[in-house]
Amino acid sequence: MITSKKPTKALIMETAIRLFHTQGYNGTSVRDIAKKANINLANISYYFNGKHGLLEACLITFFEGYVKCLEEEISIDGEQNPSQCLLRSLNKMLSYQSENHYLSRVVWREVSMDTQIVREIIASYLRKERYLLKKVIEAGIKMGEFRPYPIPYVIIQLKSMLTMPFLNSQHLCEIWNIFPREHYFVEKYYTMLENWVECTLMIEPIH
Amino acid sequence: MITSKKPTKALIMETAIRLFHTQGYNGTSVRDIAKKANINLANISYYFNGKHGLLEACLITFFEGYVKCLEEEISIDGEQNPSQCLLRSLNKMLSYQSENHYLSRVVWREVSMDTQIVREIIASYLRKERYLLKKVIEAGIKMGEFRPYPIPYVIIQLKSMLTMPFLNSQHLCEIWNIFPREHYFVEKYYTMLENWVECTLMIEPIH
Amino acid sequence: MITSKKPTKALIMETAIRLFHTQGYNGTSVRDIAKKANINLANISYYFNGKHGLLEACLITFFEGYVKCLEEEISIDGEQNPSQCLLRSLNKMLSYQSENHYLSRVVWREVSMDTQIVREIIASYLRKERYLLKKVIEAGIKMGEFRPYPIPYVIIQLKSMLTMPFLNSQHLCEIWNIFPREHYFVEKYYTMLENWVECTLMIEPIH
Amino acid sequence: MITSKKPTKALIMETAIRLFHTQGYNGTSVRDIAKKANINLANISYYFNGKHGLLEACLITFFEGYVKCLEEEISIDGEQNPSQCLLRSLNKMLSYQSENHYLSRVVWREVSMDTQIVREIIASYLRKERYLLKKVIEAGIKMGEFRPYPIPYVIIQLKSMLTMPFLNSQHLCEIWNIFPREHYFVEKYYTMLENWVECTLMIEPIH
DNA sequence: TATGAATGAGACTTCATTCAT
DNA sequence: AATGAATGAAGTCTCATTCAT
Repeated sequence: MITSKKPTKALIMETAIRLFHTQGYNGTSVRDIAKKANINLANISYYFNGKHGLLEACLITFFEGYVKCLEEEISIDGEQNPSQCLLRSLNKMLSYQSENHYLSRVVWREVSMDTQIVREIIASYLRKERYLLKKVIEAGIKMGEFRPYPIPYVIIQLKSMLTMPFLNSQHLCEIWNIFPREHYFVEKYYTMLENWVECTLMIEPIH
Repeated sequence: MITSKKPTKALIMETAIRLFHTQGYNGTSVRDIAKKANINLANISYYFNGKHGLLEACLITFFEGYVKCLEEEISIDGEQNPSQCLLRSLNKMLSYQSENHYLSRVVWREVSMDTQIVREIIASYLRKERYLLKKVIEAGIKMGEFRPYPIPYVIIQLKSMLTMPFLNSQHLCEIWNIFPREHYFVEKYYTMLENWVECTLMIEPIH
Repeated sequence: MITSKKPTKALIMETAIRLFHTQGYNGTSVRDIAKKANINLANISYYFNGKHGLLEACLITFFEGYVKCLEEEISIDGEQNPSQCLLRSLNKMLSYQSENHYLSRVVWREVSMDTQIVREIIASYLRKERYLLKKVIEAGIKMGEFRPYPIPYVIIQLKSMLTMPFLNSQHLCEIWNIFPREHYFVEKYYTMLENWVECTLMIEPIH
Repeated sequence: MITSKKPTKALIMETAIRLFHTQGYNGTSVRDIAKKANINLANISYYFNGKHGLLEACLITFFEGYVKCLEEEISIDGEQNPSQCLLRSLNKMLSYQSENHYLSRVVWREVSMDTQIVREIIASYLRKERYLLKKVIEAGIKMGEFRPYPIPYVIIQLKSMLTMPFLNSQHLCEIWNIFPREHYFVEKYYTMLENWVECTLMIEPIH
């Protein structure tokens, strides 16, 4: 039998994400992971220095990519063209989460917990996220493109719409027949966000 | 010393919600709960038939109130006055979650998991929610009040904005200085949702 | 079957001492203890808060009794009658160790290790031991009963003779046919210590 | 950078002794040793055929030197000059242990355990030790130099005083400010043993 | 209604060792 | 001679639950 053997470390992580996604971090045992990945239990500690190291790796992996979506679009000319910047960021973040929908769900769920380990890791990422989003919204308001809503409330709304579909993906699938992992979803949902930006956030429509 | 002793059962549930809120269901042990509530371990099994019974109680308690928010507003004259119905429901649901913010967080997080126990309990509630929301949105579209967006996508957006603030409450507190448990938040955030309904969802503004 | 059931906690401790005695603390697993004591594994954590709690209990139990041997004899009239005080203490300590020869061996061995947990527990006992021994020897020297040897060296010699037989008991049994657990040994060995006190420590023999 | 690289095998052994000394054999993992010695884990098995081989090497190394101290002094003219023989042996053994104080502590502690592996290795050494000590004491008694104490008891006393300082070296350091590794200690402590031999063991003082 | 003791299962981690390279 | 990956066994501890009282 030809087994295109994956490097063990990657295999562990992949399997872990799959299981965390369904059962949650605390609901998944390292045994489960080892069995599903068909590797030796001890390898998990060997490669990730214990179960908590797995979660750390998940969080870091996710947020590195997530923050990059924002950085790439906003840093460049965020102050000249806020609405375009914002929309491009949104699009990127949607795609990113869709491509990593298992991981996204795991992360957003664990982030909703108040455990110290999680806090420490994500704190800096969340601060960076705040900084960039605030920057672009502020610029939009100052330039008269965006309505002068209180910024935190705008961002909460935005983030809610951005992340929720991935956190509750299985209900979307089962109840609404919408599949956040598909490219089609990203396109469609993006137009909804576009509408929100144009109608609710912006003062006058683009066209 | 006079101790206004709470009935043990309620005390357990309250403590459990508090702990689930912080550490998650799987991250909380019945020992933790018993110790924090200062009651004997065995009482939990006695009153709730085990740990899983505690979660069941949480879910049911929450969803009974949650669905009622929808039922009360939408069933009555949902077909004559969709936008008003919708807004009143949204307001109620915001208030309800704010008043039960610990419980809300617990529930929305656990609901994001694919465990069988959770599925079985919440299935009927989610179906009822779908039915009612769909009904009011459909009515709005048919009556020309709402734009003809695809209904599922509208509802996803709506639900996202409605629940996310409570799921991630601690970040709102820490990073944005917004406190979802306060009445002030509900008022303010409700006007944001109002804007969304008027600007993005409705064809022409109310005024 | 009538089983004169011992209280579980005492049973665990007894069994633990027996096994630590033979295999050392680190060489003994809680499984071993549970199996030998025929109790459930979890009881060890239940009663002793983990394996290390067992060792703590051993150390404390031993040293409480050990220090008492010194306190009872020396505190009273240590300054009027040093040699008699000393001899009575020695006799008591020999008897005490003989009666608890398993425990003694465990303790003296573990004490020879530099682990933090051990240090913290025994520090105060050793200080008390030092204080009392020093006091009685000093008094003896000042009164002209004892030769003016450097006190620390005297005490080291003394403690060596006092504890070593119990630490290496199995070699005494196998190679020298001497059984430190027997009353006969205590008597005989005590006369040896008496000789040492009279001939080496004291300036002129008692008789 | 020029690193005067030690031969790996010696480096392992040295590191092992250092760690066994502090944490005991069972409390030290081969990982600890490898990390501290900065060598690859597998080398330990390669050179010593497993962890237990390390302990064997320690025991053998130590006892070869230890027994030699006795052999060199006692075999020659043990029967003509017992007291001188004995004293010279004691001096040698003190020096030997002081020079190898880490190893000494390890050995005397492990020897106090009843594990089969240890027994097998040390049995012959202990028998040789018994033979030689017995021989010199017996000769002393027969020649009227030594008092007719029961030989085993004399030897126990002797051995106790000889080994204890090295087994409990850290307490001597911390509590008594005596450092068994220093040459000064050997000198001083030897005079104490001399006193014991002259006053307690011998019938009439040398001078 | 409430309790403390006890339990069996399973959790995570570490261990000493091996093997191909 | 030396290494990094991998392994199976065993380690300690915590879990949710039960039961007699």
